[in-house]
Amino acid sequence: MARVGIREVASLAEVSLGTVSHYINHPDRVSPEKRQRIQKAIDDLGFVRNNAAWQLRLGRSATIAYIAPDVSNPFFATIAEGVERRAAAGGLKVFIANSNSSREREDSYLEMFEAQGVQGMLVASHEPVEDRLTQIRLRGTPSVLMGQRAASPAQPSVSLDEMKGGFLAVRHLIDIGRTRVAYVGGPLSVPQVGERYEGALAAVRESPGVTIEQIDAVDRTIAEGRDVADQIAARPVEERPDAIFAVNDLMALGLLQTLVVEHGIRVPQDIAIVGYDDTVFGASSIIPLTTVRGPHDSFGPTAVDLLTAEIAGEGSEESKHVVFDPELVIRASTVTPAASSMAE
Amino acid sequence: MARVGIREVASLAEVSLGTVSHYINHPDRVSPEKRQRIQKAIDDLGFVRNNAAWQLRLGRSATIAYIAPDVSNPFFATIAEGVERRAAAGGLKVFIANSNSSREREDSYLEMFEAQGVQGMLVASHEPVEDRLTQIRLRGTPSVLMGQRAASPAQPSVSLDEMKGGFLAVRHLIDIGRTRVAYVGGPLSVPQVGERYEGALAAVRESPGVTIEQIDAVDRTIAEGRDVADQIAARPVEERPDAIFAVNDLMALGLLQTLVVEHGIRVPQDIAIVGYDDTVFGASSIIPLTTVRGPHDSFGPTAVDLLTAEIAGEGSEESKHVVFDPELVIRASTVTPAASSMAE
DNA sequence: CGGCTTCTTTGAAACGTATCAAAGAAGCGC
DNA sequence: GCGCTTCTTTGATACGTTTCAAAGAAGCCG
Repeated sequence: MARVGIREVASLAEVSLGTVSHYINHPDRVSPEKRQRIQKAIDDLGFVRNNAAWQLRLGRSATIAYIAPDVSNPFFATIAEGVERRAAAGGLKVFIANSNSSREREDSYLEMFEAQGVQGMLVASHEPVEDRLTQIRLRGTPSVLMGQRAASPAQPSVSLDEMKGGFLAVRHLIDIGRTRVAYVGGPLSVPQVGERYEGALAAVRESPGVTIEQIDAVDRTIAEGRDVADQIAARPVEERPDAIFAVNDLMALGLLQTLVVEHGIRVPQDIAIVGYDDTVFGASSIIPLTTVRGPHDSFGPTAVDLLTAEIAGEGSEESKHVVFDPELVIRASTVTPAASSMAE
Repeated sequence: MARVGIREVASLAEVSLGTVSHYINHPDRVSPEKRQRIQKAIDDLGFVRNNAAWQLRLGRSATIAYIAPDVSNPFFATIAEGVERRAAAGGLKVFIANSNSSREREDSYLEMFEAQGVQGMLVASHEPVEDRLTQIRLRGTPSVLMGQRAASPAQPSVSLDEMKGGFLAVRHLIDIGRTRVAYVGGPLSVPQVGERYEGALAAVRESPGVTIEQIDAVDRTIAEGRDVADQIAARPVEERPDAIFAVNDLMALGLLQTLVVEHGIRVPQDIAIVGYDDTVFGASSIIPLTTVRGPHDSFGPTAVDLLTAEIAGEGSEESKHVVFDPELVIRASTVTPAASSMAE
């Protein structure tokens, strides 16, 4: 169980400690004969390089961190996948951490990764995290904010035009003739939630006679979507909305399931539903979900690129903020199949 | 940008380097006056403890690793959540890594976490990974194998009785009168896939007149489920199975979606479908999915408990292997709503 | 007041690695 | 054969922290 180090390897291979280190890092600079002896010693002893010492010596490790608010939301899982791929191509390892939308845990991970000496961090957050990122950046660890446009020009970010997304969603609902829209999601203080709402409001304002109400939420999960559905179903029919814009697909799915299965409400005839994120499960839900889609596949890789540029110190002022355009994906939860096939 | 260390803090606070360290680790052993001076210096300088050096000195860090084959499968994401919760309660941080079902990447992460000096690892894998875990364990890093029962008594594991799961699924299909079952999933060399198939076979053997075919798969994703659906729909009606047991919910959802929406096949009337894992999206799919459920909520925490016992060196031989019992959750993809309500 | 214990503070040593400067070996051309 | 260059090898040093042994300060009791 005694931890084996470079020193043991050296003595077994009968070479100096420095030679072993050279073999590991610049194999070409060591004679073929010793190369073999050393490799054998490494295998025999089961030597594994101690990362702590390695990092301490080098100052940094070839890893980056990705902090997601909720790994069980497929949206973030998909992004993680893209991050992984691009990072692997650049020889970087990725540590994923799940803050579970808890500010406390988010802080704790930020701190730990900084102390850990990662090269940089990708931070998707529902919190106003930018100030902390600035602190950390000034201390030498760069980061990319994901999902919110950073306020500071110095803080790189990758985001979606959320206002436009909200606008597209509600505009579509109005286009198909709905007039009583409910925006399901909260708290509005979460940047993404607030901006989507603003976009929704903009669409409503353009159209006289259309009203919007906001139904609050805390976690934005499937379960919460179900709760809201019960709440809506409990209202007298004439007080129910005829359209719902859910802040994300998870809530939309919960709503959909409960409205349709439990309460026999017809979607889209009685209530049309639009989600957000274009999660992979939206397409195969009870009633395929109309949703707002960002470029999932570009999100992760773009963030990694921004981060590596930042690490290399070559991030140019103009290119630090990437804002993607959302698009609307129309499915059966807002239009009946016949009309849907026209739309596609 | 110059990295600030304990030394700078000490000189700014006009105390010795050792005192600062004491303040950080045993605040009670330093006089109140200096305590204040040191804290101020830390704040002014924005000192963050260098984890590499810390770990190097201590030998180990208070972290564990969770390696999952596919984070975007909600099944693993849910487990990750449970792992996180239990670990946080024990003061442990969790690094999540995504091997993407690639043996190469799995190896690379195993190696990196070992070098990283984590206290232990939770490994969910579709590969025969046990030998490598044994190696790593002998070198001093314990682990818990998740999702497969370990062959060695010394290797802790948390798993589901997969054979029973397969049996339950197919038994149910037979009970509702189906005779031509297709098992969709592969490769059979993946332990979980093979065992579920064995269970399915056992159920078929009990029932004369019932046949089963296996339709192979590689990744077991939604997309692959869709492909298989196209393949099945392309057959003459009489050669189609009247029941499908999919190796996981992801494939089942892909199948469901494509069979129903694209090909107009009725589920469960024409083909009944059973999934596996009881993913949160199964309940809200096009047609709510009958599925085999393991105790999601216990899985992660149990694994963490096993691991901490192992770390503490107090794992008892008998308790190292936890095997959970699966149960069948019946929904609309195998029985019509009327019958379903009876079942619930 | 002297000796004892307890509380603070100190500086040095160690953790395992990469790298640097320097020494040694070997090969080459003249 | 000599001096030069190039290729290998070596051992010492530093990375930033914790901890240990020891010294100093302070308080207490007889």
